[in-house]
Amino acid sequence: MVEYTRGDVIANGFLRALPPDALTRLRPHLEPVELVRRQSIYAAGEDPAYIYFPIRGLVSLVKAMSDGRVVEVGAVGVEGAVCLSGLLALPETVFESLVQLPGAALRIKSALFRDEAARDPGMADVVRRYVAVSLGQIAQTAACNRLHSLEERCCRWLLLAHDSARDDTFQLTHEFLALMLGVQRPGVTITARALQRAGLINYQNGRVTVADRPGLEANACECYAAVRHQYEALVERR
Amino acid sequence: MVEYTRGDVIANGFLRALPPDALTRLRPHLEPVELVRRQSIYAAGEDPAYIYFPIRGLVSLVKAMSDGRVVEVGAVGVEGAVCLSGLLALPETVFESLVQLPGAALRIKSALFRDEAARDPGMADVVRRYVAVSLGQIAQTAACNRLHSLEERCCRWLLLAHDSARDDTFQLTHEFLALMLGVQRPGVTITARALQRAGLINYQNGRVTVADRPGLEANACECYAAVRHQYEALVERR
DNA sequence: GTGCGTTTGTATGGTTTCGGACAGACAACG
DNA sequence: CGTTGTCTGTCCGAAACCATACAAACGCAC
Repeated sequence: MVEYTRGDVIANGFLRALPPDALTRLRPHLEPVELVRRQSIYAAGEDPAYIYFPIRGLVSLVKAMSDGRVVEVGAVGVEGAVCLSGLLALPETVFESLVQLPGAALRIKSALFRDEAARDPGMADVVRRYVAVSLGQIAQTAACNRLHSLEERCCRWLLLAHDSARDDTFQLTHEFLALMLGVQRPGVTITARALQRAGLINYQNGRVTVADRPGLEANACECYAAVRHQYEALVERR
Repeated sequence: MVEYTRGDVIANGFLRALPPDALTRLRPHLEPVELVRRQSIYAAGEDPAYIYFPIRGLVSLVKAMSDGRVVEVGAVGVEGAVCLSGLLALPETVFESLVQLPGAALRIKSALFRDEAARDPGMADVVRRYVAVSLGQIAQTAACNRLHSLEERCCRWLLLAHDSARDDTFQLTHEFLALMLGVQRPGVTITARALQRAGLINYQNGRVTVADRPGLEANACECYAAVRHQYEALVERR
């Protein structure tokens, strides 16, 4: 059985941001599921059947190119909801979604969620705010991909992962991180070694341990903090 | 007086996609305005007062970094609407918006639009679809910024501009294009010269002329077509 | 037509990342 | 204990792009 609360507080930021009575109505329909590493939650162009609310683990939003290369354009952790198309009641998804760090989530049928949101303006408002934050996050990533160095982006990613792993150690190969960051694998290896020498992380065979979080924050680009602040401003404070 | 129809057809794709009766209700509130080159339509974090529907000209969505550098994360032409935050009835914008190619637009007070959208589910549906396409566009840009060469991105941008300029010639300096693409200016100069030598464009002192559109399409990355198809699938066909 | 601001063309050395390759290290399994 | 597959460390030449600088061309205003 998946434990989906921490104490009395539900362990997902999106659900926590909903009006209390909306959450009460949704609760019976929330189904706990496991997030399996590298599982594809949905592909691009699909009809979104479920909306997922991670309570542990990280899900990447990735855009795939026709030559097969993929790049991460955003990530959803324990603060968010997976499947913007589902939230927006759309007939098809606009990108793909992949589990990066294993964990667990609550999920609900998109149609059910949509009907509740249509009836409850407070709930629809949270949806719109969350969509806006996601827009901001993806836009930030677009700019970040152009302007910031591999090391900065690497630190940003590790911070994001650390937030949602609920653990200082998590599984993550250079290969996969390189794929997400849209660079060659050796580039990640060199960067990871530099971070390790600086005492920020500890890497060994597909497992990374965050050793010095403030150090990572200092080496990450501003994008990590920018997205977090936007989330706090638009979703948390209501 | 700005001419905002072409024949009987309103010259903006977003407005055209609205249910006919919704458009009829909005029409008295649509105010024609000029789009002045390099004008900032809104800054990040502002309360969005108006929503703009370009009928000629191109508006860039840009993300500004704390060091002052800016990068384009998306663009809105005659098919779209400027100010996603306004469409989503949010209290603040998540990025900035800049006029790239001068032209004209219709605008409406965000509050008015919001009230109409709240009453008309068909209209709200178009809004949601458009927001999804914008998400897709920004995500595509994020991936494009990482994977594609300057030349490919340059061609993509010129195609986008050509679509909304309603003219084969438009004003655009290397300097500004470099800013949008997030590269150094000399890089754009070299690329532009290459495209000119190949007979695709004609550049002279701040004015570019598209000479061979199919040629540009062949040299652009897949991102131009990908975004266009998504727009057609989600917004045009209803 | 002269002057001045803007725009373009070009040069150069340095850095980052690419793209591909290969050997060593680790761990899981029989 | 050895095999096998995965993961990491490293190397290399090539390409793209950075950062900066400066000169030439253009066009508008006087």
